Amino acid sequence: MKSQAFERIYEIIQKIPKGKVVTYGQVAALAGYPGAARTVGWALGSLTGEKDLPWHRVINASGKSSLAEETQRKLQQALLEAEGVVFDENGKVDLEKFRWKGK
DNA sequence: AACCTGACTTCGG
DNA sequence: TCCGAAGCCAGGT
Repeated sequence: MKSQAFERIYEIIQKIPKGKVVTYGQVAALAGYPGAARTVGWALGSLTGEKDLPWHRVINASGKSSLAEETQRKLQQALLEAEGVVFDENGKVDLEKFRWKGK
């Protein structure tokens, strides 16, 4: 593997329990790279789909999706709703309830 | 080795 | 409360 940071990040994301979400900064911290939130998003952007990672459980600090394409955002929201995560009228997730503390 | 980029975060107006 | 700018870390070129 070329980058350990990615492996760590992927490992953390795979541990996110169903029905829970986590912010990029949270993943970075759990992976051992506090403050490297952007790196996490970048790592996810590099995903090819072969990893089978629950990327949809990773959102930004606002509790919303940072995806550029609306189709992708809708997909993410749909996947989370299917797991029990609730979105408010603004399309935001209640981090107080669904944020995974990690462990 | 230096510079650029990015699915972020936070502070300020 | 909402929008814009600066700061962050790691990887890629």
